[in-house]
Amino acid sequence: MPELPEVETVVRALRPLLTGRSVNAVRVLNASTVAGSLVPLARLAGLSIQAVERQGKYIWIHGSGARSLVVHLRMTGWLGVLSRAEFDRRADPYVRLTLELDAKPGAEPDLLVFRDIRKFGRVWGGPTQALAALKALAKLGPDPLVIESAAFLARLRARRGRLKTLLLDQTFLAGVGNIYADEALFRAGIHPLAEAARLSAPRAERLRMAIGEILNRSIEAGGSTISDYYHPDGQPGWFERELRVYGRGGEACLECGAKIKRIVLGQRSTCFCPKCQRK
DNA sequence: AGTTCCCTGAGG
DNA sequence: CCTCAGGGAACT
Repeated sequence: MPELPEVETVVRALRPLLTGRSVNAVRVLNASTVAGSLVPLARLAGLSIQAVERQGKYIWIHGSGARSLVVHLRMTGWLGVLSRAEFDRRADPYVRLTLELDAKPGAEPDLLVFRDIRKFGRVWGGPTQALAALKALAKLGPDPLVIESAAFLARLRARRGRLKTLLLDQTFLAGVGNIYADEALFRAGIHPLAEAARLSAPRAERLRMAIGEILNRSIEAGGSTISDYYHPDGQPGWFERELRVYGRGGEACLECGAKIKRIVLGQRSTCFCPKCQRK
């Protein structure tokens, strides 16, 4: 499931493939993939792609004329660039949207393909300003790779509730999901049910560092391929072999041998070591 | 702040 | 068959 490292990997792979290309046509194969109206999305035809960026787990494809495309992969979304011939050869039933790009000299047109088995993914198209003002995007918190100690501590102190729940809140930090929240808490030695606002300053700093380290290391490994995540070129990520608690409920802790506990928090499973992680 | 729902393939 | 996984929106 794509979280910040997986989305960052996708953005880095797509950037050189898309920047400078023009969009000739937009084809929607599954209407529910498009958030809101289809009209502004259709109007993306003709724009020239200027930049590909990440905001939290959202992918921004910035175009000319102050128009953009925003993509959220959610659980099973995949983005890639395929030649028309390769696209036809695959006859993939899970393709939900394509953007036809201008042909490179002497070659057939390429397609930016959005495939998504479970249809949880969403795309938004339209004026860049209007997209940035969308509630989900406007309320996104700071990037965990960029936030500094004082700001992180202040944000923690301003919130109530359990630490794990807070880490999953995209308005607190943008980009951390279930996998890296569990892993960062383990590496920081902090219990997922710890009260966020009561965390001491040193422990808060340890957590911030753990989040940054785990995310950066995963980016270097190309993210984690747990079930459906693959790079735009079809390669898997390699970070899942580094995971120490996620998905390991009932197994032995790799540090101390204690049995990893699995609890459910807001419909999401949480795994932690009851001995290594303290409230 | 907690619950429900969306969706489909995989595994029992 | 049934159940489970899960990000985030939309509820209560």
